[in-house]
Amino acid sequence: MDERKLAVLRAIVTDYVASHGPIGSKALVERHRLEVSAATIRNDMASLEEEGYLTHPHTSAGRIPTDKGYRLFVDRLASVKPLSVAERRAIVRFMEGVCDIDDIVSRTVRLLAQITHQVAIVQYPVSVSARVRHIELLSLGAGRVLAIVIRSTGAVEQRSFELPDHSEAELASLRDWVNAATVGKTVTDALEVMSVALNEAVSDELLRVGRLLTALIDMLSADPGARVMVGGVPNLARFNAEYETTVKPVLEMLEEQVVLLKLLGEAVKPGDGEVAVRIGDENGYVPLRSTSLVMSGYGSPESAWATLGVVGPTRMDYPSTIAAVQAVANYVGRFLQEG
Amino acid sequence: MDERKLAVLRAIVTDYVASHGPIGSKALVERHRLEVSAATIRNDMASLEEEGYLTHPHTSAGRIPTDKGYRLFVDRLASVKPLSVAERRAIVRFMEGVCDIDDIVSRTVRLLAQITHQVAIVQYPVSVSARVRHIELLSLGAGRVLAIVIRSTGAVEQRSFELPDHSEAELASLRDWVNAATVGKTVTDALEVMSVALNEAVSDELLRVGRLLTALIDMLSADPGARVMVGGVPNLARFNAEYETTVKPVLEMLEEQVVLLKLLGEAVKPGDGEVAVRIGDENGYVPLRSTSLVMSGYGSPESAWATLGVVGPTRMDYPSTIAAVQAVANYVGRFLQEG
DNA sequence: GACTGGCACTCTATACTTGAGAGTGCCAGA
DNA sequence: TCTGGCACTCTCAAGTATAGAGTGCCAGTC
Repeated sequence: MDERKLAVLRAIVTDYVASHGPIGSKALVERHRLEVSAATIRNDMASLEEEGYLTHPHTSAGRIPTDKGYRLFVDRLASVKPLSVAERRAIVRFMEGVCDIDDIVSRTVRLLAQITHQVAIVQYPVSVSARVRHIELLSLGAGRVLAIVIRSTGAVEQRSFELPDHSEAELASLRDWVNAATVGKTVTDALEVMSVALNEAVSDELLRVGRLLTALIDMLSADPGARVMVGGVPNLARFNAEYETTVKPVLEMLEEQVVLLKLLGEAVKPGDGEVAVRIGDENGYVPLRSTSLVMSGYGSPESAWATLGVVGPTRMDYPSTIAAVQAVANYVGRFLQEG
Repeated sequence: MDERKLAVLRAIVTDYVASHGPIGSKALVERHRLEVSAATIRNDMASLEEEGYLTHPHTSAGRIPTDKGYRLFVDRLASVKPLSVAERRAIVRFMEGVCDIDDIVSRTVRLLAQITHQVAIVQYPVSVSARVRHIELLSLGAGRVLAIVIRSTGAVEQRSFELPDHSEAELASLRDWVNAATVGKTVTDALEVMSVALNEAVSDELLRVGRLLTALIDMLSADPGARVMVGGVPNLARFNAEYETTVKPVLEMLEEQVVLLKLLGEAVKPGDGEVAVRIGDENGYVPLRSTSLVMSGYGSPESAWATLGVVGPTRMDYPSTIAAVQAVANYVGRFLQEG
């Protein structure tokens, strides 16, 4: 495609993101050094429109980019804008003195929201290679037992279940047996062992050991990556003018965590360090057709890995947002690996 | 105050909540069996306005209630509206098959949001009488140790800290010592014991045992009640017309959990089973001056106790909302006590 | 052949006007 | 103490006029 036409598209996207009003040919030649007349730009605009990169709200208005226009802009025209010194410093300072995984995720989400001024989403890191480190069983009294599973990643799960009339001794022997059977194994292998044990249990064992095994299987099957933390929701306030198309659908999507996880999962594959951008319709979820997602994986697939990103209206500042998401993903990823 | 004037105020609040338009004298006598003429109602309205219960958007518009008017309505005029059969059934069904405290809180918040059609807030239950049940120490390798504190309520906390060059044997002896010193004690007493031990530790012990004690003190000091879960945010979509006064401030308040906790804490005192209502300015937080909070404590102060509630615009359906908050608080409270 | 200036045309956004309607306040009378 | 009536006020919706921004196209120039 013509070099100048690309420059025109770039200029329109940039101006439109800043002003949120249709961009006319005259305003464009004034604000950018295009070295040709407005009439020439008009020809280029008409041609870009014919190819589907721009539209018209009505006959005599300026142009606005289409999703296809944004896509071309992101793929070929946007130079990733480096973060400011203040932003870099903010990233480093934000992680000082973290203690546990909850803390890391919640700080990351706040950081991302603050830098991008958008709604930020951070998935809890998962680890395919996580192993069972320890299983603890504690009597809660009244025939209830608390089971605690600790993974090698430091992730801790807990659940209580019924085990009528158990003694401390019985609990101790169960604890020893289950630890011997699972500790050091990967989560997948431990699940296998327990399923086999559950199938082999005879009927009168089922009531007692079966309850324990079922609870443990539930806990190990729970995917920590099914949890996400969300922040910066008040940033949606800026887009009140597009309430129906942006604010409302985003609020609903955030409440429906299933949709959210699906969007993250489809866009970013483990190990892929690139920033993924889904513009408007591309995300395949109709209510979000006028919003974009900018996402990236963070961490490493061997140890702990997950997805983080940002949601906002399609008319967002892609260069800055992409740079911010990339920087945060890199930094937090390195941080996770160092411990 | 005149019986009829109270009836007029009740009618105006009811109609205003339903229509969200100023209520005129003529419409009022038509919709309610007041048995007097519109002119008489006008006199009552003028008098109610003089006393501060109503206002005027402008000279020739109908009346709308003031915060003071809502307050009188809630205190003296609203008959708590019983829940529908469907709603009662929903409450019972919502709690089937819960397994842990996270699950209870998240179900409660969804339930409350669904019944009230407002934004729901549920604080994690705290227990003043919680005791230390068990403390577990696990080596994470590379000089790091994971400490896990289990309380008698079943609440589990975890944190990792540095303990360079530790052996399994050292960890085991630390574990035995710390369990012997704290298990069975209330959290307050355990904190006391550890602070004393920390003060008595000589300088070369500080590096090793001190790190452990500091981590444990941190974990025990952490108030589980400082966590809240929020749901039903998309319900704010209905109030888009009042974006600046309602939607935006509520979103910001929800993000600032500190403010949220303060509001909950000020309105509801442990053991108080009554539903507390804070209308407009009463909540003392300027941005929320046109929203109301309807809150209640749940659980029992002896075992586990916390606050739950609902935020919405001052023009909310108080009878239904109060009834719903009360019913959910009662049900979940009973549920908590049974196990 | 690519670019430019000029011009007629289109459409929006804004301000202004107008009339209907709803509601009030007040007064005189029951 | 209540009521019907009436003048007055203010909003809201619809209609109208106008300025301004922008386009599309064409004839002319380099």
